[in-house]
Amino acid sequence: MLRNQEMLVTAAENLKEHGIKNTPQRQVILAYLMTSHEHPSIEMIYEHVRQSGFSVCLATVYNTLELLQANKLITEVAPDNDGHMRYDYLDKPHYHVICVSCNKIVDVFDDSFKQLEKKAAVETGYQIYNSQYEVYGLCPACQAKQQAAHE
Amino acid sequence: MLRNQEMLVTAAENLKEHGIKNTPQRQVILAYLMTSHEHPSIEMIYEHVRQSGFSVCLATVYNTLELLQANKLITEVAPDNDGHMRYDYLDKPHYHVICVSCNKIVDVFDDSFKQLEKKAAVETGYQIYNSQYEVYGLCPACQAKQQAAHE
DNA sequence: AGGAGTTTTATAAAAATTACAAATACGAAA
DNA sequence: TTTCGTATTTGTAATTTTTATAAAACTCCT
Repeated sequence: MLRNQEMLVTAAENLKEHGIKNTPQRQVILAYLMTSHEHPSIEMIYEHVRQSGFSVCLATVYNTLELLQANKLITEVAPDNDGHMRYDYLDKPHYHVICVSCNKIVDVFDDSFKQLEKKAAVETGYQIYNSQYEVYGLCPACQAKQQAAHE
Repeated sequence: MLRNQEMLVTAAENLKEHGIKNTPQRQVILAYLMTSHEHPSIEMIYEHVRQSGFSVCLATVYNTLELLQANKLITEVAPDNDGHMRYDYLDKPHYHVICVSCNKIVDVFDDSFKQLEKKAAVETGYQIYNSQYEVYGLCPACQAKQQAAHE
């Protein structure tokens, strides 16, 4: 598991650059959001940290996510169809395509939706900070399942 | 309050068209989402119905919102900064500009973000149902407040 | 108006989130 | 290094939000 070690180091550097005190819990949580493209829920993050061999409690997961969000390292994506909010590392501008059946979330690295921010500012007088685009549909696997069911 | 009466009728027709059984609670909730542009939370909807002189319980609000959503009459917008999900009537395509300070939500009737759906389909193989765009920033009132505070 | 089938209500149960104080860990400074 | 002040984590408990349930009330079709 050298990869994991490396990611923990990268995450640690990331935290330091943002002036956030380093702790094992924060490292693991941030590394998880940076590498896995699962867009995990609170519960998934909690489980992941424990399975990585570190102690955590849910309060820490909540606190850490709030902290990382305040520092614009991560963002809420959207609640999945079980009502659980999902989280993502704030990498290059991208949007999310979300399966309404299995909740699989795919990144699309296309920043053209960002251009609408200017228009929004003009229309509303708001001072814009950022924006987010989500697309809902059926992933290929779930399309296939649906096909099979109809036969 | 003739306006309100009219809206209740319009909402009732809207329900009928979708084959949804009519009840006072459903009428008021839908009319509220159709006319107020507050993008209310569960709690706000609950209070509004009561203040309109009808009985409701929270379970009914939850049930009704789920039903209206399933029938694509309304949609979840996004959780506000208190963590409360906001709801909106599904009118013509538009996106939301959300104040991160006071949670005020403004509609912008510009459907250009919808054009990205095609690209998303090609990129991901998903069968797209719909999409949503949210912009976050500071509303004019909160900008002014911030100014005042800095003096 | 009558009656089958829904919906609402009230309440309880479950789940998710937040609060808090004690214990621990971090990292700056010596 | 070791020490020390401060920040963070932990383990509950308390709160809040959401869901489940069964009885009562209501809709709407005839």
